[in-house]
Amino acid sequence: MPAANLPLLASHSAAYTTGPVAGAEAPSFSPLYRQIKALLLRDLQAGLWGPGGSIPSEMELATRFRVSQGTVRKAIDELATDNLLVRRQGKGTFVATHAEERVQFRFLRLMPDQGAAGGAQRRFIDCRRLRAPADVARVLQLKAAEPAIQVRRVLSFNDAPVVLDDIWLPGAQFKGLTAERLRGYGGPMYALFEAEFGIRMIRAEEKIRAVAADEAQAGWLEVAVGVPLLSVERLSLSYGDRPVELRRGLYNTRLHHYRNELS
Amino acid sequence: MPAANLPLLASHSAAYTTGPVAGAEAPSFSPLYRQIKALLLRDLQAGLWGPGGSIPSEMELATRFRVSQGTVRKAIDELATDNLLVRRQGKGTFVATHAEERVQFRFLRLMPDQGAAGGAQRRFIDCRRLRAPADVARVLQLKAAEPAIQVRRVLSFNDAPVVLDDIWLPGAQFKGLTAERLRGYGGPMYALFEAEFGIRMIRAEEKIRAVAADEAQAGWLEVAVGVPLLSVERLSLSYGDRPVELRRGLYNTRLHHYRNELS
DNA sequence: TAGTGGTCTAGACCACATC
DNA sequence: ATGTGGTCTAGACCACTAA
Repeated sequence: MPAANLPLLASHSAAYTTGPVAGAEAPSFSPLYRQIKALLLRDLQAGLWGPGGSIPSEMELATRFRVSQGTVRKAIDELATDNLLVRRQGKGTFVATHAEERVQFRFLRLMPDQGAAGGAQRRFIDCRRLRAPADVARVLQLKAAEPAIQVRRVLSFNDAPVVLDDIWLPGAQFKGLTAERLRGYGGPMYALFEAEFGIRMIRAEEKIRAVAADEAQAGWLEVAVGVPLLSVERLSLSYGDRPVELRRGLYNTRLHHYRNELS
Repeated sequence: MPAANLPLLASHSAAYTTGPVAGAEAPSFSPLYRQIKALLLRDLQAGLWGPGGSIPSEMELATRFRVSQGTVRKAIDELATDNLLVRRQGKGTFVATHAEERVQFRFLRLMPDQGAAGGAQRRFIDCRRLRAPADVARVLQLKAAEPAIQVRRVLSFNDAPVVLDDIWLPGAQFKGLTAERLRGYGGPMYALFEAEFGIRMIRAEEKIRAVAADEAQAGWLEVAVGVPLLSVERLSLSYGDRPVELRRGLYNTRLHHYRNELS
């Protein structure tokens, strides 16, 4: 049961908090399309339509919310800009998914210095359930005794190891994740998380540094100890900025680079 | 004389290239608002309104182009999304500028690990006019004998050097740029370029790697030789993707990190 | 009070996909 | 032929700014 014919705001002009109200006065005014966006977001977060599923047509939503098509349209426009929905002319509007080619380039920024970006070979080192170190627990907002899952893997290009990933996940939300399931899945990890655990990454923050390879790292990446590596610490967030993954990657940038676009 | 009452396309429906045309069929269809966007872009590029200046009101543009306000609005919306225009309710629409606080954070991604981002102290090492190395000339698309300008500088935070920049500019477009003018200018470099040379950076591509400090670099950044540094190679582009700056930065990431947001 | 951008509507028509 | 998203219009009214 979706968020149908709810009151929204009794009359449209009631949406306007005319003048400063005593106390809270943060967004002094919330246009209709933003309220509708929030309603859609709620249903989206609740998994009402599933990854890749289609949401109701603009006309149907307009009828349901008792607004014009243009207003619904503007709400959907923003959700599409936020990469939560994907519009397809003639077909409908769909819940965005990490299985699409397009999305993968958004999250995998490593590019070969020469040639096109080819697919990586994944090799999982281990997948363990354990108590997270304090810093990881804090960032992932783990409850006191909540276990974490640690996944370690190596990504190779042309049989040369380039990325060493150390991934931490909140155990409560990834019950039953094993190295076998990771190995058995062909596509990107985020697509698996989405399909198997109903958890969708919608944005991430990365902190990048240059570090020297220690002995263990050097071994996995087949470089000498002390070689400069790119350290990429990524915190992935789901709906409502809920943290769901901490990923610490070490990139060998001898033949690759991290590509970023400023605009 | 702006791009006034031009034909656009004789009738509106003429905008629709109905059916595949023999030969070129790239964007088989160009909506009105995109054509208007292109016209505004042309005037913007020509410097018709100057950095920070205000463009005509939506109503005036609608009259001029003989379309409805909504259509002009959509064109401006996209230009605002592209960070070329800034809308200010009640005041007008303005040409975006690098002097704004907001914009600076888009291009300066270095953040202290702890505390808020403070202002940097700039120290210019030199500013020379010389023949660019082949790789620089190629990337900047310099004409055969066109000279380049090399600017080197150090950015410090709390009196500790953190960034060593090696900046290359096409000499033909930056006549009269000297170390003195750079030193004498308080704000960000891009704001100076905009105000003094009429050159506006609108986007940039960065390639990031981890490298070891050589002797000279170590000296400027006050670190030991061999310390891992973040190498950030930025190519800045102006209108029409014309390259106008190649910046090679080395960041000491002991107390700072490069922050990136994936969304 | 006037002018600007911001929201919302109702309706028309086009492009695209599917049946 | 139908239904979907995409474009465009004309007009109304609201919020914000500045004179």
